[in-house]
Amino acid sequence: MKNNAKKILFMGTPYFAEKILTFLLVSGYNVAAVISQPDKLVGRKQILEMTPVKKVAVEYNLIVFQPYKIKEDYQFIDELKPDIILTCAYGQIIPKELIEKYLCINVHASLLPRLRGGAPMHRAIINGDDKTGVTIMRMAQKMDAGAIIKQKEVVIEKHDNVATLQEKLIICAQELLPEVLPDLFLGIINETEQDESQVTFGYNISKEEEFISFDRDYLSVYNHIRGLIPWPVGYGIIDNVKVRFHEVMLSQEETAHQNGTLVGINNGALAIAVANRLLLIKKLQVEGRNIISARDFINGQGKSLINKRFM
RNA sequence: CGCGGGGUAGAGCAGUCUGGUAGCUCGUCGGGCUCAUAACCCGGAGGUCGUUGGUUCGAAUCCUUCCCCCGCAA
Repeated sequence: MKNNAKKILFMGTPYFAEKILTFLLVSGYNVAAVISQPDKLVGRKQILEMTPVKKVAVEYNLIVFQPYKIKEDYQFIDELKPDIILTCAYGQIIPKELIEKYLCINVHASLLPRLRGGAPMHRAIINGDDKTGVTIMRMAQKMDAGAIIKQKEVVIEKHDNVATLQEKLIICAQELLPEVLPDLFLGIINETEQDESQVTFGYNISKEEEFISFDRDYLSVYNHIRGLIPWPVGYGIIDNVKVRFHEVMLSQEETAHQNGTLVGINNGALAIAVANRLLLIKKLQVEGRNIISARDFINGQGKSLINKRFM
């Protein structure tokens, strides 16, 4: 059976979805149209920018729809007559009329029923999980609650951050899709309802959660920081200055300093005391300034902050 | 006209308020020392202080034009 026999309507928005769409296209699947979030004004200059998914769609001359509210504006989909609607981090709730009318399949970056929600990759790392994965599932009305068709695990290494984990999950999803799409095209659906007793959530990261408290156990702080890299990036406050942590490392070295104390430079990194051990920050950013290495920081304004504490 | 911070040697910063010889840490180059080091000592090079115009005897510093970078908010 050929990949292009059935019409796919793809719905997605960010980088992760972009990579899935690209995979479908280079694999020869028949993506009839793409739906993505509306373009947004981004940055200080408020430049109107296409979503990553839209950029690829435009590149391949695909039809793109960007309804502000898919919940109210979805009738046009009937004209497309898709055989399958494939969603991946679209960013809006799919109206139940579509779910009932079409075969709606979702790609989610967690091992459901764990980490339902918008930030499964961040949450997996922040939680300190040692594995996560990709789930391909039937869509249901409740968020990420549909029956599981197939899933695959990905190991989370101690040094992973959201960027490196995301790349693994993209590869994982790209391996998984060809294993399920042919059957779905034939109308064969082996699905298993989620075990509601095992459900956990991975909601989006709030502004408050970007603040890093050093008054916790060592690994919690480490996981929190790396779980926010490379976006949205956690911060601490020392001497009334906001400092964001762009790269973090573990260390075995012990210290008697209070939690949050900027002990000094260690192995070329900024050493901060956490639970009687040193946590190493390799790259950081003072608000209003560029991202710099720990050594540059200490060569400049940072040296006056040694022995002060992140509060 | 969303709010705010910044542009000073290759890097990171201080100096600007209160105008008067261009500084600090690091790197780099040369020399010395050490079993040894991301160590130490001595010496040197490297800046038209983002840009335009102005005020002044004198501007990194005060006023002004424009450019660029960053944080916040969306």
